[in-house]
Amino acid sequence: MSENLVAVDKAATILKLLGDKTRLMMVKLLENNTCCVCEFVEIFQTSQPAISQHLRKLRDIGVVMEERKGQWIFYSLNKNYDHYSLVEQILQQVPNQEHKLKELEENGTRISCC
Amino acid sequence: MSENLVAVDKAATILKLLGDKTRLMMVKLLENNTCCVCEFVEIFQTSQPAISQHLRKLRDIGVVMEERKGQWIFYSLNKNYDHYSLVEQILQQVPNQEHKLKELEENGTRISCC
DNA sequence: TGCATATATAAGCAAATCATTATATACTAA
DNA sequence: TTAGTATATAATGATTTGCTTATATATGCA
Repeated sequence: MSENLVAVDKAATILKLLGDKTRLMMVKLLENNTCCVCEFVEIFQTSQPAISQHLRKLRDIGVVMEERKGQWIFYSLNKNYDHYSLVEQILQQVPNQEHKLKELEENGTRISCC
Repeated sequence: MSENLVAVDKAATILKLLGDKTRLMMVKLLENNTCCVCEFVEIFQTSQPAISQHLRKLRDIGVVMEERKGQWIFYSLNKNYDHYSLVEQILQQVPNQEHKLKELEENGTRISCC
């Protein structure tokens, strides 16, 4: 079947991580976009530390990457992630969240530097 | 893309449920087999209530089904589950656990009634 | 240099999770 | 009916999780 079989432990860890609504939406948004922390704060209407903590978890296992640009740190999906295919398959079954970014643009709170 | 898009909340719930090593292995085993509670107890070397509680969670959201046969209750994957395709995609990326059943057979602890 | 902004980290707490032990229920067989 | 086996449920406790508030760090700009 697939050549990229993920050990059960590893798979369970990834699924648990994605098994949180906020993180799942984050990752779905990052599938087609690069977002900074403050955008997530705006989208999820939660505190900045809460967002940072979610991102750290995603970063720790390697699903997302960060890149600093000036004051901002932009996050993106790490498509070279060992188990990216698992993430990809899952995301294919989750509805697009682009409207969340649309709302930011209408607010004028979308960061579009660089 | 897929017609079976799962609402984000629902998807997160499913992923969280599968984000546990024991449950993920259970579901993987049930992909191609029907197993009873006592087999899982043997396989996972844990208490019977612990197994029952995992199975209840899986049953509550509809991923697995139960069927009583005499004293035993056999569990199987519910392939008519609303969001079976998500489960299926995930399982495709998880290695087969058939060796666990092989061990039971060698032990003589595999239930093969009916 | 000093202040503002963006982000990360630390500490603390409430809620959720997962195991355990004890008990109840359902079925089988004597 | 009684004893034994398989399973479910309840109650409890330790651990984990995800938030909050407070603070630290990094950058940009006056």
